[in-house]
Amino acid sequence: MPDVTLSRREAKDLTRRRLLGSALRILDTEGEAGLSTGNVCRSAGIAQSTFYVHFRNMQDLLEALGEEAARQVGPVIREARQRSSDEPRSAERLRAAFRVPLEKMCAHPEFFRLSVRARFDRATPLGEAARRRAAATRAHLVEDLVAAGLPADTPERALRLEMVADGVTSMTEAMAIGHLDGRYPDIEECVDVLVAFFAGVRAQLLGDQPASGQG
Amino acid sequence: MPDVTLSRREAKDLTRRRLLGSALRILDTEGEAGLSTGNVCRSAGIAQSTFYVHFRNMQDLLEALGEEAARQVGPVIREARQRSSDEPRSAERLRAAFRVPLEKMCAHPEFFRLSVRARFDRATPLGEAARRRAAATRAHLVEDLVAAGLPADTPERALRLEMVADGVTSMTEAMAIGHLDGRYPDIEECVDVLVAFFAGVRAQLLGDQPASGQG
DNA sequence: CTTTTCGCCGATAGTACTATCACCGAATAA
DNA sequence: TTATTCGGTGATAGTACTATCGGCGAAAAG
Repeated sequence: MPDVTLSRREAKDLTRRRLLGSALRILDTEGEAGLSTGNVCRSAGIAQSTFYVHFRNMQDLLEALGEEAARQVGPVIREARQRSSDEPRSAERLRAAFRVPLEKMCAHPEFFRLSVRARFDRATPLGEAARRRAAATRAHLVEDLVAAGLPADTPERALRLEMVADGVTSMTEAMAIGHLDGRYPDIEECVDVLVAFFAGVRAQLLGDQPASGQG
Repeated sequence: MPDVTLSRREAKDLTRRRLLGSALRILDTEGEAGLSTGNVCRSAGIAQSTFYVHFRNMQDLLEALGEEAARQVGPVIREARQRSSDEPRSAERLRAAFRVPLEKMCAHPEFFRLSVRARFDRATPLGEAARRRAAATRAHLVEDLVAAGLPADTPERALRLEMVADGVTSMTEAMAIGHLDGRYPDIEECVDVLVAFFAGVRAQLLGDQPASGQG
């Protein structure tokens, strides 16, 4: 059980959180350009060199930030999908399953853009980590699609489902970016389009397999 | 002997093309990390400082490279779509309309990744230019979708079509990345998924009436 | 022809940030 | 208590690249 006074471990953890928080705040306000070790540490009220007590470099911090974000929003998104699966006739729950990810992406625009960009970076550990997280996210979506009744009973269909999950994710990101850019001001219209795309491919996938009752 | 003397204009243009070519070759071989003014100029056989005779900076060169790529592949892609529109019953022509963009994206992987990343960069002129090109590409796709019979007769439907074009593009990019990453080795399967997604949303748009009900 | 223009060159100042080092002092262990 | 650990600090060397400058010589202009 933790003591009331700050142990070394607790104090260090607190400083680390301050650094992560400062980095996210700087992303939200100054953008990616403001992300220098000096700037982050100044914003956190500690010395620049202390940065290296907690992280190997800035990319290491960003990797940790991404992990934490995934740990926080991942379950929320999956729960929204679960609720839709629990009540397949509810249009609103289906919409929520698409709306929740959109809103999470839009919560920290610069961090979202940075995360997406990182995935296209083949050269750095940050890119590697971003792709690993994306793969995990995709796997979760595949699981949820299977739970929703989509077929993955053959290797071909499993891969197909993976591609569908990939497509759904990339389209959700595209809608989020369009919304953030001001091109799609109404987020409900973004949800409309996502639901329409998904309904189409869902019908295709279900029609693909032997009839197993009503759809 | 042939007159090898080039006019100033011709010589300068040749040097510029050499620089552009070297940059693309370096992207294909060494990747983005090799893209320094010195490296590009060495590869082109000219002095590093000469770089600035032709471009303001590296981003300026990349912007020019993007413009040239768009000028070259844009018409090819549009022609594939046109051929599909000309014969709407041909499944193969529809597939080609999705396959051609995929192949063009995969022709220069690193340049492709760089271009996509640039779009998510809010801070630099290169990002600005990349988004402008993406908007033009989207507008062309909207035109082609209208030519293929999709409705854009109201502002709402026009925006909806814009979102669909956005979604189709982002999904095509996702399939290209998946293919380049080795996750989707068979490009025909990528085409399958794109066609399936598109068929679904196409049916929705054609069957949809003014009041888009929730669901 | 003379003069001007300008594409190319070699050399280098500038740049702002990263990452390391030795050290301090409080928490912890003995 | 004494000894040890370790999170935090100030100072600074390192870094590799960018972008500019004056000069040269051939093309273009007059």
